[in-house]
Amino acid sequence: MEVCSVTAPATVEEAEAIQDALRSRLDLTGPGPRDPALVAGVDVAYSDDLLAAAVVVLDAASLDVVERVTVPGRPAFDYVPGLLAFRELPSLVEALERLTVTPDLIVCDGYGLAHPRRFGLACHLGVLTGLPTIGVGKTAFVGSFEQPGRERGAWSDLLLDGEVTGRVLRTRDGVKPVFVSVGHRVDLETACRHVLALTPRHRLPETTRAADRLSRTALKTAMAGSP
DNA sequence: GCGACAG
DNA sequence: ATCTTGTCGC
Repeated sequence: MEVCSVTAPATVEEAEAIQDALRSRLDLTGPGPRDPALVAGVDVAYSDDLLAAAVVVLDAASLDVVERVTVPGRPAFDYVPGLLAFRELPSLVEALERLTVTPDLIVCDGYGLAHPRRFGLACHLGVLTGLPTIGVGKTAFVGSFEQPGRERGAWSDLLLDGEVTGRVLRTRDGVKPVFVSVGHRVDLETACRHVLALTPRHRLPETTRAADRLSRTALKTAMAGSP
């Protein structure tokens, strides 16, 4: 599939300016895909100065793997909270370009609209691909919230400056919740429906789990190849 | 001013 | 993210 390339900033100020500029291209119109056929998970694994990006496309109904792509690389930007996209997206975009199918939804590791400048990784990838994206974070980043009820499906608002920017969603009974926020072309309600559909037996979406495993094994391969 | 801070 | 053993529970 076709994907716009990532503009590589040299400084934090430049990176923030890029986010502010791209934010105007965000489509926050819902509801987004109601019944996606293909859902993709993306993730990146690191080791010193090496990394491996991975994309896994699943059949949304069966959760079977349809396609997998990995790309070895080097981090192009240090990790700075709020600028994660500049570290992970260059390689992820390469991986997505090698996909022979086009997913109907991309599930990202991290945040989307729930971000200091309202433009997290999921928003950024959405604008570059033009595809619906959502962000699923494992830990708190920005925003305040109350603990949701203990049962799967329970949720609470993730508030930032008095605005609802996401949801703290319980995907398994009595298990630590995840942080869901919209990326591009999907509304929050629909995003949470998809996250629940992707978590029939684990806390994290099957897309995230599959991409995480793939990126780690690809990293080991990359380390063996260029030591 | 001092911490906190997606992955 | 990554460094790491055993252990409790479905």
